[in-house]
Amino acid sequence: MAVTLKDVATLAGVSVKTVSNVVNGYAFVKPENRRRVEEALAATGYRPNVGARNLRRGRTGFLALMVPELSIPYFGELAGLVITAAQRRGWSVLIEQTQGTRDRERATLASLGPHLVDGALVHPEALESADFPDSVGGIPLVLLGEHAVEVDIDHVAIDNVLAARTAVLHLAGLGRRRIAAIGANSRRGTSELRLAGYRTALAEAGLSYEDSLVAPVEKYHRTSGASAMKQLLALPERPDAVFCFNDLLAVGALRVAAEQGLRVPEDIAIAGFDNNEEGSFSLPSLTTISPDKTALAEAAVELIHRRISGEAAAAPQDVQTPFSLEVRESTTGYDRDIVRT
Amino acid sequence: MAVTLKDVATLAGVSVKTVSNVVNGYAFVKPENRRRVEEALAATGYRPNVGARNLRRGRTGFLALMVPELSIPYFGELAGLVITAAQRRGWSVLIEQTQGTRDRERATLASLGPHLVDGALVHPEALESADFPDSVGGIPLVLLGEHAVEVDIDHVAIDNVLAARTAVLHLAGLGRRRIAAIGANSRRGTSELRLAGYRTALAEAGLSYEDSLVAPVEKYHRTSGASAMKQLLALPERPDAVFCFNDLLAVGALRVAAEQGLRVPEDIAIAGFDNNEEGSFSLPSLTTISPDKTALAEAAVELIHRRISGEAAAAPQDVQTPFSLEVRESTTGYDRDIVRT
DNA sequence: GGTACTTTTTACATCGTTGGAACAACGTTG
DNA sequence: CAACGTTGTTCCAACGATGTAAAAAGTACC
Repeated sequence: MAVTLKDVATLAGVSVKTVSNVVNGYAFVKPENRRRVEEALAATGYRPNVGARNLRRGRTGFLALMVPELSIPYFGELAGLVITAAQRRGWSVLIEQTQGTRDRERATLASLGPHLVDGALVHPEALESADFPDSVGGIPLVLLGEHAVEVDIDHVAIDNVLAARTAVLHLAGLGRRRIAAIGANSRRGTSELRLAGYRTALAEAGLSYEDSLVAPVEKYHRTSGASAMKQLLALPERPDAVFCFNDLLAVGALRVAAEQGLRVPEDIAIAGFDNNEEGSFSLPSLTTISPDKTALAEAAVELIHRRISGEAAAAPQDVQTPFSLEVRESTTGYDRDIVRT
Repeated sequence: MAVTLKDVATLAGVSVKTVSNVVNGYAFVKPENRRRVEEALAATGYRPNVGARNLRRGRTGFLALMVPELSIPYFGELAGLVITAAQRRGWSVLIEQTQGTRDRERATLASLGPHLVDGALVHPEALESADFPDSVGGIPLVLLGEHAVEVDIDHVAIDNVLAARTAVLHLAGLGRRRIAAIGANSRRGTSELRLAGYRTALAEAGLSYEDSLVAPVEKYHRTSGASAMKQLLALPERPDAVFCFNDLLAVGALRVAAEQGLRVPEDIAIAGFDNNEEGSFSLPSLTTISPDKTALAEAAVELIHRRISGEAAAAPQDVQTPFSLEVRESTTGYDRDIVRT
């Protein structure tokens, strides 16, 4: 069925290796033979057997990307960008979903052998430092998206503390005094960093920290945001602003605010994190931290590329990609006169 | 670095083939040897080289999934489900993004060789029948999500005509008389089918079809929905309902309705298609057609599995997966009293 | 002990590709 | 024209696994 080098060689009347040389752009091939081989290649429609080639070369040509779930917009988008970035460098990407559970994250890490992929981009959610074996099957790793895991591994992320601080200072700058947070989570990682940024900002703005204003969530999903918001709105003294640790939580919060007849941002301002496109169409549109996801994907692929080809420095890199604050209606109100009667 | 069968064999003091036999569950291995091999396997942490195994077996172990973009919620979710379904059957999934352009779809199809993947799940957007080569590199294909491409290939989808008809009849049943549609598109495929369902429903409801009420779009994105909605609202006689060919379009439409001070659904009802989670949190929440995506992913993977293992019937299958109408606030109004002042 | 049979293990070839070395052809040069 | 370097081609082994077939070991029976 499939055409092999041998078939092409027979057709062109040369040896297999000569065909291989042509395919791989080796310089010293007689023009006459090159022409014959190229004709035979075209005639047969030859395509190299990637598996065999990689077996011989000792590479697999695959990168793994470990994320919680593709159905979360942030990860869907990120995965798309990673695939594109990897493709440009000749890699294919295998996506592993962990549902954000520690067990599955650990199992996935363990399953990544040097045979399956050349390297892995890992976006952990619940993993702890201890879960990282000395080296995961001997393949290079790059961590994405947080830094609370204290391991000597390459890492790419935005400055989560600074970003959270920026968002909260924005709320404080608008005169909000009871600023709540949604997204605390007992697991290490993102949550901790954003919480730290939140606290720093409160302190800088001269506001005091209150435990009751920090609503914990199980997952970073819309429903969790909704439950957390209900909890906050039930407080004796209601918050006048909420910083949500991602946009999905914020969307849940927006919905609950509306259900309870609160005006956003007049009664309560809401800010998110991630800049999902969803947030620029919500009512009101969502003020959010916008990480440069393209830069993130690029940096991650570039980093693992360098590791794999052995060019990388010995010391683990720590790359920070840029972010910006996207100010929209959920904190500063409507530009035009949107009638809401 | 990597442990091979040979290493294990040396350690256990048996031949390579015996280790292979143990690994593959061959029955006739002396208990004593089996034990020794298993110990050696555990001690070395052996993991088979998938590439080598597949080279020998003539399989690659990979499926391709071709979609427009992962950043579109529907495809992110679908990809996640396909990956899960494929994993259960021992396949890994390679995702190819085409941005929905015919050129890239064609190029991607052409690049799928039997060496790279065992089969492909293809969700075309712009492809036409003529673009399908007799057989794509000799590997089985399964088409996802539409049926306008008239090719003799396995196919899984919901009944798009019926689904669209259901949604529009729902709107008509609420007494709406000027029902518009957003999502017409010169390319074949989904658009045509949903448009057909729309027209059928209008006829059944005794409403006449008007060209001006059908707004074309470039892409099925939120911004396109917004532009189309602006166009519809600028008509001399405004529609009192809009059926959007997917939820993203509907979200764009919702936003524009609000910007122009229209109440949904009182002034204009809006329905979507896909049941993205986003739509159950929007304000108002979105009435939509909910395809059973899990069933779709399962059916597709099952179908290609059967094709690849040669069990499938000669004739191309045509599998219809179920859908339902999810009625929410954007057509029937708010349950509770959401204050919108 | 020999024969026939079954169970267990091994050697070898093979999948499609490429690296390396050997080899062949060629033109240059002394 | 012999020796040489350059260019071009081929042969062989190897990547890691498994199918095939043959060899080896074990068992049963006469």
